[in-house]
Amino acid sequence: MPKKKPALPRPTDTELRLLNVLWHHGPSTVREVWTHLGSDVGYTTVLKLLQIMREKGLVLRDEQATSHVYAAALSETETQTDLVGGFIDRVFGGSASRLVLHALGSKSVSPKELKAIRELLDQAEHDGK
Amino acid sequence: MPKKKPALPRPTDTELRLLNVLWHHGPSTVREVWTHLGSDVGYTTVLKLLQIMREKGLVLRDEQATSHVYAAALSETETQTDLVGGFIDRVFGGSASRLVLHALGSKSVSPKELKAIRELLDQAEHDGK
DNA sequence: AGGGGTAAACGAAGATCTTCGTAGCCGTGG
DNA sequence: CCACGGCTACGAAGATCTTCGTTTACCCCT
Repeated sequence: MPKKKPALPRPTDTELRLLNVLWHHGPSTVREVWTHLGSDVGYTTVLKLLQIMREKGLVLRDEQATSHVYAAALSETETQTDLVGGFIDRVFGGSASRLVLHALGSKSVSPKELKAIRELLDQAEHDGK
Repeated sequence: MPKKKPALPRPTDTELRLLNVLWHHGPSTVREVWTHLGSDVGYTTVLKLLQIMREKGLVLRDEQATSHVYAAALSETETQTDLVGGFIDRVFGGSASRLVLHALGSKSVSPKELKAIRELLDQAEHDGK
């Protein structure tokens, strides 16, 4: 069985924005992250956030180059799975289906998405379990 | 068209616990909420929390009786819809179907739930949009 | 009237988050 | 060789959250 992970702290909303940059652009320097973020935060703010996120284990950093390169510790998918799990527990008392109900209701879901979801269902059902 | 609401602040995890009590037990006094919460927080902590939540508009209070009675400002369903909407935006870039994918993966979903979800889909498709 | 019990209100402390100014380091161009 | 630009590190401020001790108000019973 898979070794149990130490379990990282849940990223804050702001941290999530930085992680999104790292996921979509790959390992990046502070300046790169800062640039992709638009100009609503200062450079040193981004630096500090990344330093703290590193202490928390949310990101890793390569110090080879003069400008350190940061990378997300967990993939976007892994993080999403973690977040969804906690969210279901906190907000829906553990019921995934109730979450889906609201997911379908809160945002208008395109027919295309409906189709995709339906396929997921077929898939899930087929896997048994 | 429906009047736009002022939009309440997103409740914190702790506030969500209190709201859950109010939703499941109906309007309650501080003592009642405190009791249902188990003994991991002090009475005055619960009181303070409810006072602040009131300032935020998350709960309403009836001051008729000596012991004030607090009630959730929004129903559980309304709150869940709000939270899911924001969650989809923050974590899944607005894609509801990606949320559903993870919802089906993060927790094991019973066949019963799968069936329920499928019905929701039919429903959603029927409503068009 | 006095005393006990329960409730709300207040205030403050400690934790975490987000923000950024400032200082120190280092390589490069002039 | 030294100033400059870009980088990391540090520290601190202000906001919000969570916690509770203490105080104040009210009511009822004797």
